[in-house]
Amino acid sequence: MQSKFGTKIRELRETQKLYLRQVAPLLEMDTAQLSKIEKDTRQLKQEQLEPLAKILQTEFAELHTLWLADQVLDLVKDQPNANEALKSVSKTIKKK
Amino acid sequence: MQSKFGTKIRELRETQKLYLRQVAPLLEMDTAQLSKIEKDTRQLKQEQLEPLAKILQTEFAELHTLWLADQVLDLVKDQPNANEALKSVSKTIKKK
DNA sequence: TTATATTTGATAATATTTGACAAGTCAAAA
DNA sequence: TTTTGACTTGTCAAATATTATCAAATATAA
Repeated sequence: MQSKFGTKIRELRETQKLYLRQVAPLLEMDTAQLSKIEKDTRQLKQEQLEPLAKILQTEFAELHTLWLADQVLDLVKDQPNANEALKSVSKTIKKK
Repeated sequence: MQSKFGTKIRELRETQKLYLRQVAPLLEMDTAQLSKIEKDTRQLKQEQLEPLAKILQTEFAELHTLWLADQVLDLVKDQPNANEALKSVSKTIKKK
């Protein structure tokens, strides 16, 4: 399954009629990398999220949430007890 | 904060009056490593979970859940939007 | 002190991720 | 049907990150 993050940033880019070739250099990467990120075979680095949000003129928080969810999903998919583990983490986090 | 997983396996080991020196070789590691795992400066490999559950005579599922929760917590702690991301992942997972 | 258990730190060994580039596909225009 | 432009894919070396190993330090109890 395609990642939500990759799908989202591709949509944003296309909506704005930007080419990979235009966006990639702004993130200091080549088009191949950005393509892979959109197709979810590579991860965007966290520190590139903010620049990307600016380039795509969208909310950082939204992109960040999708990005983080992808990381977590990657970790827990195909794992038994995933739901229990997630629930436990939510509880732990709320305590702070 | 000490991880739940590390705390748990230490408790189990101590309850059974086992020394690191006794348990570590059963997992093909040295005591220093196991000590670090209990103190959470190093992660147990997933494939070592089942052997460890047997050694400590405890439920695999319980250990696995704690272990997985620790991995996820590591990823999302100190991240904004962590709760939203977790919620989203739970939803995604339930669909399968 | 001595003996035993655990912890810590340094660094070597491994594993993983990334960057860079070449070659590939695909669709549309000429 | 060739050319062009956009994107995709694979490879591989370099950069990073993680883990293993061992020695030394610390702790605890007798």
